[in-house]
Amino acid sequence: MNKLIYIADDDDNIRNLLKTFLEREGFHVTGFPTGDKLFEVFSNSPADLIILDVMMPGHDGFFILKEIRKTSNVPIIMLTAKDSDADYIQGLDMGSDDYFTKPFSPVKLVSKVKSVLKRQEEITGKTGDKPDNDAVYEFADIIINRKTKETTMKGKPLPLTPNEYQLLTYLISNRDRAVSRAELLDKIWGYETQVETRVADDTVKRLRKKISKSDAKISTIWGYGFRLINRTDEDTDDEEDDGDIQD
Amino acid sequence: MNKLIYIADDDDNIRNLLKTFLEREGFHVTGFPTGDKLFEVFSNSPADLIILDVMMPGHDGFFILKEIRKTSNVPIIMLTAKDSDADYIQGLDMGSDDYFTKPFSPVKLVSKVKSVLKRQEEITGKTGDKPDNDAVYEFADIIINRKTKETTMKGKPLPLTPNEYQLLTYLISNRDRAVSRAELLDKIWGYETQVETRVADDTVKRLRKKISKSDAKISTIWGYGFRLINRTDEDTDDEEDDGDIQD
DNA sequence: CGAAAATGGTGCAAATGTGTGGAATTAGTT
DNA sequence: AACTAATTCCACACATTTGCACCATTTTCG
Repeated sequence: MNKLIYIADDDDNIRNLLKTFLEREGFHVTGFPTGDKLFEVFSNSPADLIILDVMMPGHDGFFILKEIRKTSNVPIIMLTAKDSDADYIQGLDMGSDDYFTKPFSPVKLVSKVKSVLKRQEEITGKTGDKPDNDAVYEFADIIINRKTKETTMKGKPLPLTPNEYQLLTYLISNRDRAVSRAELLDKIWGYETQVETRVADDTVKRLRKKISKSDAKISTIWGYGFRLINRTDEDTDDEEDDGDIQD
Repeated sequence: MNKLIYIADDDDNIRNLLKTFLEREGFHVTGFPTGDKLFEVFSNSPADLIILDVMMPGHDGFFILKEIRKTSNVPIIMLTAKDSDADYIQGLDMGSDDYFTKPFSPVKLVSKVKSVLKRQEEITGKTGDKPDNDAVYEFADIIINRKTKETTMKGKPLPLTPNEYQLLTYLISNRDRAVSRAELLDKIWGYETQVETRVADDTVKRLRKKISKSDAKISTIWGYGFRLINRTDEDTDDEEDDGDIQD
């Protein structure tokens, strides 16, 4: 196990201390003076575990935590100097995170790191390498990176607004079936009731425009909803070919 | 509808509250104090829908979710107490899942449960537990994919209007018996009373036209209704009207 | 056979659903 | 507060579906 660990702490001493201890256990460790710096690097090359000091120049540890959590479930260990912070952390603590109050024993931290990683491995080990959500959605010539929220069409960036992004993501993840308007309104807009609204159509409209040059196409199921189809494997109507429908 | 719902939450109050509300709506509800317990039971006797608290003793809700997803497509609703969880959930591939943030309105949850189940039923016509096998209806040379709403006849697409689609689906699923007009009006048009209308005939007429080249045929039961038959194995008693021989 | 009831076919008009452009509103920033 | 982007709303055009009236045809039954 050659796990990669990122540490963000503005105190060089602590950073190096942790680095030393963790490397002694066989981990790969990279340190950052600020959380922002860490986040920047993490966005492009993820680590297996992150250690965040709460108080840092720039955005504090909580902010970085939230940012990271938007796209990743990497285990995070928070370091805090104040009890009040500890209280706060406890209030927001979620399953895979932990925290340490300064001063702390490096040995204990190392063992915590080990146990967290072990647990993580248990979870992801069964499903394969990745958690249940693919980082990358792909359909025809469209690629969506769910971690970076980057979307590309034919290799070129495809700028999507939040709603469009969600819609496209939802359609792709349900590529095998037709999706009703009601469902879209529920899942994306959160409308429980049957409101007479056409926001879904609006977004579909705009999305269609943006992906008009793509092989992916949003087809309309009259009186029901929509479905994502691939132009390339779409049977043109007046063909004699006896395309057996399977699946 | 006597659907079975499993709930895992370590908080007795919430569990019982939900139980009460859901049972009031006619659901069958079984509660579990942990997700592990729920999973254990579910493995042997599946439910139609599952409600999972995220934070529980033992494995947390996410873990259970993943475990269940390895073998089942049952709809799952997650309950979360924290925004950070909500963020995480939104990042997940939420194909058939939903989530609620505590505190939540039981009424809303119930309506969510209903809409999820209804949707599930729309797609598969069965309990959501099974994979997509039952989503395909087949009769003679006609194939209906209930997930994609695609209909084909002899391998070629058969464009149907919503009413025609419903009618044909209903006839196919009741292929073994004759269906009365009143029943059709009730099930498809929602007419409770005996209205003097011939909409059913209209739709049958249009459907007949579209499937005229098919082996499937809608035969009229005089004075009663209709029934779907297969031309190829048409050898039952009621066929003298079709012969060339008279007198 | 012939009349009444039931069913089928045709055409049309009303109802419903969808696509489009742009205006109005809202949300997010500075 | 002002600016911008995003979203929603709106009005209209257009397409499809649906229900119905009207008449033809078939079936039942006396």
